[in-house]
Amino acid sequence: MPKRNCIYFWKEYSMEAKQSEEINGNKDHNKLKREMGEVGEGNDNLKLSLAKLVKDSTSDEESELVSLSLGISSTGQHEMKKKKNRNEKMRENEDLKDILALGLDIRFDSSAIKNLSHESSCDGERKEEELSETWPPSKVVKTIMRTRDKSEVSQHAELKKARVCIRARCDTLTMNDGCQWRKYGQKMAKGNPCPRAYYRCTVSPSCPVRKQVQRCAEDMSILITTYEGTHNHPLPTSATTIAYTTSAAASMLQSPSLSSQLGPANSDTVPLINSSVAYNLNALNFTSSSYDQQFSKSSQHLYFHNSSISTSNSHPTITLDLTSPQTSPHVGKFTPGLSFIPKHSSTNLHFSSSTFSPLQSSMLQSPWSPYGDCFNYEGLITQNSNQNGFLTKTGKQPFQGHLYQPNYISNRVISQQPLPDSVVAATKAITATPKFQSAIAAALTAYVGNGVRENHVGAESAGLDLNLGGDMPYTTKKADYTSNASRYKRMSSSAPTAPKRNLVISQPLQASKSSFGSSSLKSNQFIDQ
DNA sequence: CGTATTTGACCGGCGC
DNA sequence: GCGCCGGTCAAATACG
Repeated sequence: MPKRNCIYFWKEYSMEAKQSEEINGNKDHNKLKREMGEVGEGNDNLKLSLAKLVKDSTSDEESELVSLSLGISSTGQHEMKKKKNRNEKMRENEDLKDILALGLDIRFDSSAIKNLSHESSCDGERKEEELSETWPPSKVVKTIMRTRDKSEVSQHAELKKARVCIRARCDTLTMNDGCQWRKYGQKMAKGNPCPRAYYRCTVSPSCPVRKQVQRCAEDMSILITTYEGTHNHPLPTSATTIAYTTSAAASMLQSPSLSSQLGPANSDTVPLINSSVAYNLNALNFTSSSYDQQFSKSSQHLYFHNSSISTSNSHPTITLDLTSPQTSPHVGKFTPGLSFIPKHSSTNLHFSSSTFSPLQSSMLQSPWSPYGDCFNYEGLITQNSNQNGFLTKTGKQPFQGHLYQPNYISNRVISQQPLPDSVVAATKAITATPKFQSAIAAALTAYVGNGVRENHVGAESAGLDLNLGGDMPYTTKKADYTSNASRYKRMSSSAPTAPKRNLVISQPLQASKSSFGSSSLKSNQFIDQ
């Protein structure tokens, strides 16, 4: 907690210093400079601590290594996994940051995979990598695959890629995750009135990464994006951020040590900890994959009361719920009889929605941020609205709309909330998990490493720049923009056309809900075109 | 005309 | 074996 506060204070001091300077001239300049320096030193210490944490957590559990390898080529990954001695693995960990910067990938040591699949083996993994490398499968490859020994194929089928789902309130067709996608299919999924859209990464022609985008059946304002596969190419800066987040979450999913603490592997649902802690995991707010029945059929659910990690033998899946717990009916489903919910506790487990909110909010409200006060929720989104408060879409822009009222929480408020002993104990239990530490450390490292930059670019790259609802400069979905514009004209009858790149205030949840509710009968509005 | 999207057809896995 | 379902392909279509 002190470490986290250190980050916050660094930023707040920085901004306050700048603001004071503007208001009072250079009166307190030296003093503030000195204070900033002190906090900056603390931040450096934090970096060192995090580096040590990453190193320790993996070296202590060598046999359960979960490697978060982002964007490295499959071949390189495979060779890395062959390294057996401690020094080499520690060197891997030291290189983690460089690896993370390249893309999304989730790799496990074979011992970790065993917990997920009976058929896990190096051979099976290699087969999967081979498949990835040859994707997209041409008809020739397809034919070859089909004529292979059936046992070989079935073996491969049992070892499918881990998936990372992100649930977030989003009013556009897709989240802006920084990558470039091409839609290749759309299907109506059972149990969901909204169609599911299939995208593949087009940054590189051979990139095997795919994603599925679907509205949550229970709350159509929630967009569920499922990522699968490994980018085999460098990613844009804005895309690396989501890679950090999803990889950290995936590392928890694949963590045997965590699983062993949570309960028996095959139980359907395993109550984990005091429910209140779940809310402190916000950014790593793991929820059941109930949105997709295919995932829940043979799933294990290890949940933090209202949150859960869901895996299945075929597709280990983890869901990052970036939606507000207060407003998500999905989350409510997992909180029966919840009696105590510390919305803003001071644990350092706040991670996305809450953790990055004050961080980025404060950062982006700085005089150096061109986004100012508009960027005030989750640090993720800005949105446009006209003077009447209606959401307007502005086509291509770095940040686009979010549909619910920001619930900005200042860091000071958080810090002042007393914690019940149960929460402290539960928090301690979770944070004692090396893999959790590793995941948190990886994400924090990403933040600390980048987030102290003094411009909004740094903020974007460091703080979960999901740009929910925004299509990005990299995206090629020209039709999305145009269709979005027309869609919003339909959805909001009085919404005038806003000039592009405008930044606006937030849309109240009710407005968005009515909007989505009224359009729920025409589900294709959300994904179908 | 090139590129992206749409959409019906097709395929494989899985349960009965 | 059959049907359901998720996922993918590819021709047709839309768009700039």
